[in-house]
Amino acid sequence: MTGSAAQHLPEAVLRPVRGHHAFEACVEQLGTAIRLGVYPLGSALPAERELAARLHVSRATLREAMAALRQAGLVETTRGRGGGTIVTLKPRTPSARAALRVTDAKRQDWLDALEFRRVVEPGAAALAAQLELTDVRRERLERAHEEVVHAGRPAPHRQADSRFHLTIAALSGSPRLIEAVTSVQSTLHEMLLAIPVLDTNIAHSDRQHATVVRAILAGRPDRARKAMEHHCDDTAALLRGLLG
Amino acid sequence: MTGSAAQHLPEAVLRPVRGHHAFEACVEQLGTAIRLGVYPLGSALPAERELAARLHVSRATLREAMAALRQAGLVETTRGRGGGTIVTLKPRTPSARAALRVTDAKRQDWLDALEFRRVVEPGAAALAAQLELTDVRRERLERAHEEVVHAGRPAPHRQADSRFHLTIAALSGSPRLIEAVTSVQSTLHEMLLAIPVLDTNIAHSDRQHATVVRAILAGRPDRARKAMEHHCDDTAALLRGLLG
DNA sequence: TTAAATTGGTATGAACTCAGACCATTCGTC
DNA sequence: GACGAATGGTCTGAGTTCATACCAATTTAA
Repeated sequence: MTGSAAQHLPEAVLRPVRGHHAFEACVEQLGTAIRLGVYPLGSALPAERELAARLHVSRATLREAMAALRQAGLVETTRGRGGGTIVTLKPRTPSARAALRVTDAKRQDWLDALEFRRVVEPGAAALAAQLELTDVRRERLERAHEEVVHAGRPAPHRQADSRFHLTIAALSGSPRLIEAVTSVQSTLHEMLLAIPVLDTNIAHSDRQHATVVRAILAGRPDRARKAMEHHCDDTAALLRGLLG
Repeated sequence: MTGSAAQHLPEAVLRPVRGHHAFEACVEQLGTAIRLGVYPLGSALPAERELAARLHVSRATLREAMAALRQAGLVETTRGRGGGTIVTLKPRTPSARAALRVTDAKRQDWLDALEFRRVVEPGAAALAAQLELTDVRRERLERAHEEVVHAGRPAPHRQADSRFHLTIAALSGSPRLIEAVTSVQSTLHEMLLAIPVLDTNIAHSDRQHATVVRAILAGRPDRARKAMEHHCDDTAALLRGLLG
């Protein structure tokens, strides 16, 4: 052991090399995409061969994952030309009293997700605001925002909210940031399904979304970041309060 | 396809499910930890059984990875009680003219790492500054900083710099942030080995480190973040200039 | 000197994953 | 109606990974 060895670092740096088997990871990722509304109710997933290529797994493994999703009722599959797999999962309506059964480890992970979110989502907003956005991209942002505003019932609103945040991450153009926000939104989604939704919270959230959109479209990175920070802080305060 | 389907999101969200082959992932992670100086020259890695448990792989798989590291000259292994695996890799001295052979995909990944770094490392510094640090943790930070200042030659300095940034991430206490910074530092390390080092750059970098440390120890999150942002910006400007 | 403990080294069979080929079903087009 | 194209469904053999033993070498302590 040399003098420069830092005893505390190895423990912090080394982490499980991967959570599980490949097909479980596929279920996880596709399930997340469906629950977050990346693939909304009734939309079609890509063909198996294409999905397998995109996820870098064999078609056999992907099909195991599809079978699991099918059995869990998230998708349905039909054969033949024009067939394929479509989403049948109706977005869940947020409801309370699930928040009590969480283990301590999960609670820790949830709190960590809130910290991480407060770093990466404002960063993504700032990056998006800093870029010269094409008209197509500006429209994507406006459309995603409008979908949140016009989503009436809680369940579709929840999905539209996820899509809104993912859209901003996608606008940033950074693959690592997109992955980080996707991961965070997945955990956040889980948390938000476990608490009751209040109309005042939603209205407040929508106003903050509008501020973020204005700042991004105006090309004001600092303002976009601050606005997103406030949004994350307020959501986090709500969740921390209800989860302990 | 419902009206709310966002066509651009799936492409951005779906990503390869993992770098296949668990043993390659182990090689990657252990190799990174060794190169970054988390395990410095001469230090001992944990016993195989413990490492396997920590990385969530079987001992057989971990041993395949160890064999690869041994063959690559990074470590040496001895048997029996008191034996184990020690690091034998001398830190590489940064040198130019490797920067030309990078593929376009790798260049893109490198640029993305710089963007991502500019988000997560300032975030980690702010988080660390915001916490009530114990004396032990304050000392870890000061020690990591001193090791950078006192590291004379380029190669040890490079490792000490990595350890410094990883120490700040570890202080933040957020596992996701630690993972993000580790990943970013790994890519950054690769980049910095491909460019020539200038004494003025090092002196400038050291001054910025000192500013970050002061802000964290003073408990000033905004100041710590700004200082780290400047540091990331300056390093990024240097690297972008030399890499195109 | 001997025994216990700790470490790396080896072996085995089950489960998972892969790549590639081929089969079955359905739709569009000729 | 016949054919081609696109889709999901099935099969197979090789390679990987796993969990769980057990073996071998070395140090420490009784």
